[in-house]
Amino acid sequence: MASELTETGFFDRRAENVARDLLGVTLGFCGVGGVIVETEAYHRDDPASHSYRGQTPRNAAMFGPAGRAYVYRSYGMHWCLNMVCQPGSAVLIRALAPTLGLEVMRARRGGLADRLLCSGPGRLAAALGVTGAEDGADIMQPPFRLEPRPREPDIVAGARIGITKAVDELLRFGVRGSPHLSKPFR
DNA sequence: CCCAGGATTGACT
DNA sequence: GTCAATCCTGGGA
Repeated sequence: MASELTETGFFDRRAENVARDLLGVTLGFCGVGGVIVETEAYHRDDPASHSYRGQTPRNAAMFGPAGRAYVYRSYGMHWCLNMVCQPGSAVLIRALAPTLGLEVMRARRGGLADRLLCSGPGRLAAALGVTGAEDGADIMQPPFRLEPRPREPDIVAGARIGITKAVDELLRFGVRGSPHLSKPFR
């Protein structure tokens, strides 16, 4: 790994590499969170990326410093959390294996099964309590917390989900065999 | 200014 | 499997 999780250098790299290196890392936010098991990379010159057509008010965080959060509203009702990498690129956090503050997250999600608690970008943000208020926030500082992974997990790559452009790129990454993936890899 | 469509989810057939 | 919910962005006129 290029540098420590608490240094900008970790994030100021190609999103694809950061997406792989985030698997197995524990993400905490206000006492809740879990182990990152699924990510997707979005690049500056990527037709599927929000940054593809340049900077706008919504995607401004993607063009700011690396190591910040880019949070956007999806389908008018869900929040999705990204970590900003090199300018105009970011990693979408798609799933966690919940480990921190389980009771709080369960209560927030009204009895949703633990396996589904953080399995999907919208579910994960809802369980953690991440909203647009966190857009642009420094994820290397509280209330965010990042804990290094104990070892490199067995990584699977696949096509990204829910997009209509650049569908062939294998920019979705997951921890092989995790029961918390938002969808299986094939 | 207008309006089609989206990096999703959950309910329902 | 299908489909509506919901809102706001941004491209095009």
